[in-house]
Amino acid sequence: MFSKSCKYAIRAVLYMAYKTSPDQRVGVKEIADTLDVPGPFLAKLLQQLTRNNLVSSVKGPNGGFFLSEKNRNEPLRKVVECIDGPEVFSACILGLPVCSSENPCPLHTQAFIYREGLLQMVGKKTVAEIAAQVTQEGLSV
Amino acid sequence: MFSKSCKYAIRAVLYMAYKTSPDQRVGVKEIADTLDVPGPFLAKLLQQLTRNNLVSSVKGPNGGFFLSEKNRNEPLRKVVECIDGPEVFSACILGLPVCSSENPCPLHTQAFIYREGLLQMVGKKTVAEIAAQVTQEGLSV
DNA sequence: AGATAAAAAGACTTTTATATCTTTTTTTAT
DNA sequence: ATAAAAAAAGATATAAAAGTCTTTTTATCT
Repeated sequence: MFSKSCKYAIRAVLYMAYKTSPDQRVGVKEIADTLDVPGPFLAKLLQQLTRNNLVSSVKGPNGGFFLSEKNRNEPLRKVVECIDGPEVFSACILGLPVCSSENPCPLHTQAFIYREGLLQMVGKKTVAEIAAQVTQEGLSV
Repeated sequence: MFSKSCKYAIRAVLYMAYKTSPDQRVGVKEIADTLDVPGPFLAKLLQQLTRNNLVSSVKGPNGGFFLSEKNRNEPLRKVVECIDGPEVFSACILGLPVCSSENPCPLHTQAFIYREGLLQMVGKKTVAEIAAQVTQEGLSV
């Protein structure tokens, strides 16, 4: 479903959502160590998210990454689409160039239902909301 | 969700399900041309499926690939798992090494619903049943 | 029996995704 | 002002997936 890049990005953003604020920033290394993902690779992803205003950063001593209030209120979907592109939720599960309700592939109906649920969730819930669930329910990232 | 290899394999098997029988065989080239997938690559996949008794073949003149009655009655799931491995339907959507109902990742519930729905379908329906749907309802492969 | 047509097998190439390393820029603290 | 610490940017490396090509085997037909 998601690329490794996307998985790392989602996890990093959720981690930042409950760990950071505009004056509580965190470095790549800490995130990478905590999530057990390759640091330099994660750095690239965070840069990309930063360029797209889904993550904030400040350079220099005591700098680091964090989520602004605006960042926290973005739907998680934006993070996913920033990394894996907007097609992740709509591309045909069999890779057919055209596949829709009108002209479906054999797995279209099931694939659609399944993905629609996911899409609803990440499209409606904000990063902050999902992160709150993580802390409240003790989920793993 | 599925690798390209897996997509090609599913499509090829469904195609064979309504195009072939033990004495109506089809060559790689025809399948590849029809489905618009790379021929030599598809050949490798068909070999793998053949080795795993999900597809049948005969060599030599007038030889080719086909589905035996036994092949037709396998659940499509077997094809998927033969190519992409048994983890496709259960691996954590965020790539966490442990993620289950007891210890879920933030997307676990939604991801579970999606994949479980798909799994039910490809696990219960046979290749022949899905192929029948393709011809009856004029679906695309 | 021999020729041929097809899959099987194996080696190889290309592309894409993942991962690392180095240099530059910017900010902060001294 | 300077030094240092951090992200940004760019270049490079490695691994995995996708795709191709060549040779071998085997079945079929004449």
